Formats: sequence, C-alpha cells, structure tokens
Amino acid sequence: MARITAADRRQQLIDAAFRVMTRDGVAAASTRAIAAEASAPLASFHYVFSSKEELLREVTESLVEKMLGAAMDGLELTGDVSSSLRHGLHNLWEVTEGTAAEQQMLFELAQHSLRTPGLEDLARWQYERYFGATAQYLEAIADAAGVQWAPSVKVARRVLMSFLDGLLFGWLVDRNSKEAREAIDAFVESFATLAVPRTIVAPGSASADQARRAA
Amino acid sequence: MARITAADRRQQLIDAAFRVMTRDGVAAASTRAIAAEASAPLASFHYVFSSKEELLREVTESLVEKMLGAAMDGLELTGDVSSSLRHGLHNLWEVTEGTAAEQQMLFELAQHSLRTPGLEDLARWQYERYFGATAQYLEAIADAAGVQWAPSVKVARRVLMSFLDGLLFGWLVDRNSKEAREAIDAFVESFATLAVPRTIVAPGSASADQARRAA
DNA sequence: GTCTATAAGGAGATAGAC
DNA sequence: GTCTATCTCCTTATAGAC
Repeated sequence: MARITAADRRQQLIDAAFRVMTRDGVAAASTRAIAAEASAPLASFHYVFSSKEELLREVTESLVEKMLGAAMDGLELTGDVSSSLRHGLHNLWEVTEGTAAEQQMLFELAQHSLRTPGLEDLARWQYERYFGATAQYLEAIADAAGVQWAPSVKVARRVLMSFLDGLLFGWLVDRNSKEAREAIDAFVESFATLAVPRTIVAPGSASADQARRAA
Repeated sequence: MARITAADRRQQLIDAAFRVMTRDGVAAASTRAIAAEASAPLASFHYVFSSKEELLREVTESLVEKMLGAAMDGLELTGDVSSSLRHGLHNLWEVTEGTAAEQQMLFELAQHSLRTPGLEDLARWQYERYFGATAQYLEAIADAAGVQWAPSVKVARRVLMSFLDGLLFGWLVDRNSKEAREAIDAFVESFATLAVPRTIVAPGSASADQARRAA
C-alpha cells in the first residue's frame, strides 16, 4: 500500500485548510473540517502538526507572502508621483477584488490572532510586513520622481496603508466597486500633495538626522 | 420570592454580552458565558431571546448607535476646513483610543455578520450607518466653510471613512499611537485639498444635477 | 412562569490497536 | 508508521419538573 509521507500529508492539510478558510471562513476551519477536506483521517492532523496554532502560523505566513508578491507585481513606476500611484493602486485594486476570499481570510486571520493567547505576535508580524512593503513602494516612487515624502516615509506609508486597508474592509462589506475606484482616484490626487521636493541637508545636522530616521 | 421580569432579564443578558464581548471577544461570547456573566440560568437565555442571532442584532445596533453618538459629540466646526478636520479627527481619535475594546468588538461583529448566513445585512447596515454619519460630518464642514467636496461627498466620505477604519484596525494591531496621530495630521493636510470653491450653477443644467447627486 | 437537566452534536487532542 | 476509537470539554437549544 502506497503510504503518504509526513511532508506530503502536511502540505495536503495546509492546502485543505486554505480551501476551507477561503470558502467558509477561519472560524469554520476546525481540524475535523480540514482533515475531511483533505480526505485524511483526523488523527493525521496531530501527527504532522503539534497543534492547530502551528497550522495557522504556516497558513498565515504563506498567504501574506503570496499576496504581497501578487500586489507588488503590477506596480510600475513612471517619473510622475500621481500617475505612478494611480496606476499602481488601480492595479493593486484589480488584484484585490480578484482575490476577495483571500483578502477576507487575511482580515479574519489577523483578528483571530489578536484574540488568541500566544498568537498575538502573528498579527503584529502580518501588519509589519504590510507596512514594510508599503514603505518600500513609496520609497521607490519617491526615488523615481526625485522627491521625498512629508513629513516622513513612516507616516506617509501609514496614511496609504490605512486608506487601502479600510477601503478593502468597507468593500468586503458593501462590494461597491465603482465608489472604491473613484475613492482611489480622489485619494491619489490628495495624497500626492505629500510628495515634496527633496531638500539638500548638511550631513550631521538635525534635519539630516530626521531625513535618515524618516527613510 | 422577587422574580425578575422578562424585560429586565433581557437587558441583563444584553449588558452581560457586552461585557463578555469587550473582554474576551465576540467568538468567546457563548450563550453559556453570557448567562454566567449575568448570573442567570442558561435556559433564561432562550426564554427571552429566540436565538443567539437576535441578541447579536440588538447588541450590534445599540453599540453602533452609541459609538456614533460619542464620535459625533466632539466635532466642533470652525470656518476653516483644515482646522475643523484636524480638531474633529483628533477628538474622534481620543474617543477611539479610549474605547479600544468596543472598537475591536465592532470589527469582530462586522466580520462575524459577514460570515454568518442570515446576518449579512447587519454588517451592511453597520457600514451604511458609518458612511451616512461621515457624509453628514463632511457636509457640515463644507457648509461652515462655504466650500464643496470634489468629486462628490459620496466619494470624499469613502476616502475619509476608509482612512479612519484602516487607521483603527492597524492601531488595534500595533498600538502605535504616535504614528497614528501623525498620520491623521498628514491625512488632513492632503485630504483638505478635496475641498474646492463652490461653483454656482444654472438650475437644471448637467452640473446642477451633478451637484444635487453629490449632496 | 422559571429553571434543572438533558439532548444532540462539534471542538481539540491522544491512547493504543494494527 | 498510521489511523480507529475515544476522552474531555464545549456549543445551541429544549423538554419537562417544579
């Protein structure tokens, strides 16, 4: 009889968990439901995972990295801040609407992590990855256009990330795609005013320190 | 023996549900946990509520209205769009950080409603209330300053609501209050550029229609 | 009219048969 | 090395004793 290896079983269960969570939600993804989805006996779950928490960590980490990869893909740069942002965010929004189930799952995973003792760091890691990727994107735009972000990249990325995350959550509720797209255009127009000409600062000065911290 | 009336029992259970959900999360608020918190026998739950869904609707509706009332309270208007927004949003943020548990509970309620068959309309109602209140606020600012929102109040309120909702979710994860406040300042500065001079339009013209729709 | 006791089923985790 | 069968505890809901 062709037995399955532990590594293969592990991957089967991760894939099954992913399907159950996108289809029925994170709360519905019991070890039983996951094992059934994978056509695996229930005991095989605890044979390859020490606990459900271990599976949640793997699923979260791989989905976050996958979505960040997909999101960063369509972000082309032109010399102009406004048009870079506009094209980049509309591209991102296409990906987002096309992966609605995964997006909802990511929200649920973050919320679940926040409430589960021992899992709080996972939600924090997830959002640090988001914030890091957003900062990277804004830096790239600023470099291409020869500008800098006011008052700092740190603050600008929080403004952008907050808008996008909130836009997504609101859209998951009301699915108003038209208004979401119009909101992106209006946001880009106003947000671009935070891109200001680069100031040349003397090394070691207070504003040089500030510029370094901001980067 | 002084027996309790059904109406009193109902209110006791609602209050208890509120305490359990703010303390332990919506997912932890089982009928047992709620009844225990209210020091009531478990069966009294289904004596006054036909189902758990009925309780969730009551809890959600009363909390949304309560938070909207608290949020709208500190929103003073000056003649200037930027300073009105800045003071208003910082005031709102004070309330928000001071009611973190309730805010997290509202996210959880919305997410739970979205995933629960028969409860989807509750999440939609919740966000319609948010969007309605935000539009009202933006209208009041525009009236006080004698300006209008571009491209429309509908779109501007979605930009503002998205930013605030996303800022809140991000803060619930990383609790970075300093960055959140700085993000509000940066956002206000850029968002205020969507307030433009009012155009006087001939009644019945295409742009008059547009202005009416926008209102 | 109120609540004890129980039904009916789902959860995570594991002992021990094979 | 794999999985059947079970343990313990949890859930919503209700029958029926008082």
